[in-house]
Amino acid sequence: MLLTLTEENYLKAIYHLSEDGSTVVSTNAIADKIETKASSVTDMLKKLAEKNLITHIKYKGVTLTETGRRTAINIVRKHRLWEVFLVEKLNFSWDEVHDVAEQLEHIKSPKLIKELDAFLEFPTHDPHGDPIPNANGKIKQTKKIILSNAQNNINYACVGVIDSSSEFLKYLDKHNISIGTSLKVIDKEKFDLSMTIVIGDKTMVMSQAITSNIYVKAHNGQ
Amino acid sequence: MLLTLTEENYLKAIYHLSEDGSTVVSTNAIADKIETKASSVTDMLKKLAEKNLITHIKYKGVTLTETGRRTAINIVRKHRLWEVFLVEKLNFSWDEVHDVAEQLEHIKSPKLIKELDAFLEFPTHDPHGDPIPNANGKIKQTKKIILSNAQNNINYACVGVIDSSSEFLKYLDKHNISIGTSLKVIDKEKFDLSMTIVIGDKTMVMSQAITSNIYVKAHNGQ
DNA sequence: AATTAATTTTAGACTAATCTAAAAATATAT
DNA sequence: ATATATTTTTAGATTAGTCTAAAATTAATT
Repeated sequence: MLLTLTEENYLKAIYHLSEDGSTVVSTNAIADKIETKASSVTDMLKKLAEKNLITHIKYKGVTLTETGRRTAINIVRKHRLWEVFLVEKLNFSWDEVHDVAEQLEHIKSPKLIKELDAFLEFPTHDPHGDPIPNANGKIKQTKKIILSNAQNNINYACVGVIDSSSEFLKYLDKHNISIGTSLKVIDKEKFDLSMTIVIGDKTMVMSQAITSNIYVKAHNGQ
Repeated sequence: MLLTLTEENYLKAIYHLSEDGSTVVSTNAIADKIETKASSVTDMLKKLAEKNLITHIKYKGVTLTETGRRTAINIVRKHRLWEVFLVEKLNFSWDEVHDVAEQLEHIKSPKLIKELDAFLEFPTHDPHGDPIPNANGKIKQTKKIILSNAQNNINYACVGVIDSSSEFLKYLDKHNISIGTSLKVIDKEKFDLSMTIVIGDKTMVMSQAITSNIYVKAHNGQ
C-alpha cells in the first residue's frame, strides 16, 4: 500500500507513543508529537482506520493494527539505518542526524534499504543506541536501565541521563560520554558501589553519584 | 528560499528543457515532461514567477531567472551525486538509479550533500556520463559526439546509441558496454576507419559500423 | 450526583496542487 | 486575409491536509 508522507509520520508517531504497538494512544498525545491540532489528528485517524492501519474507537483512542505496526516499524528501520550511514560514513555527529534521517526515512525503494543495510554491514543499533528492526520487522527490545544496576561484561549504550544539570553534562562531555556511547562494566566495588568501566580504549572508575544518573541499554552489536 | 517538492520538479523540468537556462520553454513542453495538464502548468508558472524563479510572458513562454537556474542546477547536482552513490556503493545498475535519485534529490541538507560529495571523492560525472555541477553551480558542458569522430587518448563516456536494433544492443551487451561506460580511443586505422579502444582493462577493435552508432561525451574524471 | 474541566469530534473554511471545460490568443493554411 | 487549428490561459471544481470555533463526550471535583 502506498502511503503519503503525512500518513507515514502519523503511523510512526503512534508507534513511538505505544512502543509495543498495542497500548492505546490518545488524540492529544499524537497532536503534541506531530505538532498539530487535535482536530487535524481526528481527521487523519479516520483515514488511517479506513485503510486498516489503526483501530480507532471514538473518544477512546487508537491502536495500531498488525499492518500498521509493520509499516511503522519499517519506517523506524529506515530512519535508524540512515542515521548509522550519516554518522559512520558522512561524519555527522549524533545530534545532527535526526532532521535528515526524518526526511530520508520516507524514500521508497526496497532495494535501497536492502543494499544500504549490507553496505553498513548489517548494524544492530543506531548511533543513539536504539535497536534497528530487521527486514522482517523483528526488533530486539531492550529496555533502559540505570547504569548502577548494570551487569558486568555486557555491552551497553548510553541512552540518556537523569540529572541534566550543566555540571553533570560537563562531566560527561569531559570524558567523551554522549548518547550512543558504548561502554562495558568490568567491576563493581562492593564498598562504595563505584564501577570500573571500559569506554572505547579507555578504562575509568565512576562513583555511584555518576552511575546512578546515567541510563543505558544492553546491545550486542558493534 | 524553501520550495515545495513540486516547485522543485517544475524548475528542474524547465532547466532540462532549456539546458542552458536561457532558451524559452513552452507550457505544453513542460506539461509533457511533468506528465500533467497545460492548465496545471500555467497555475504553477504564476507561482514561480511570483517568487522570481522564472520570467513568464503570457502565451509566449518561460525562461529561468538567475535564482531559478541556480536552484535547478543544485537539484541536478544532488540527483547526479546520489546516482553515483547508488551505483558505486549500493550495487545499483545504471538503469535502476533514476527513480530513487528522483526522490533523494529533494532531501534538504547542505551538509549531507557536502559530505556525500567528499565521501564519493568529488565525482565529476554521473553513471550516465552527465557532468555533475560543482557546489557553485558551475557545470562542464561537453556535448555528445559520435564515437567515430572521437580523438585519441581522451576519456569518453558512452551516453547513447543511434542504431537501437536488438542486434546492435546485443553486441554492446556482449562487450559490456552500456550507458556510462568509460572508454578511450588509442588508435584509428586510416584504411578502414576501425578504432582500437580501451574499456576498463580490456582492449578491443571496433569497426566503423559500430563506432558510427555510439554517442560519447568527453569526461575528465575517474 | 451534579457541575465543572478536559478531551475529542464535527462543521466549515483555507491552501497547494491538480483536473475538465470553455474562452482567449497565437499560429497555420487555404 | 480570413477561416481553421493549435496553444495557452481562465474559471470553477476536487482532494489532501490543515486550521478555528463550536458541539459532543468523557473525566474530575465538590
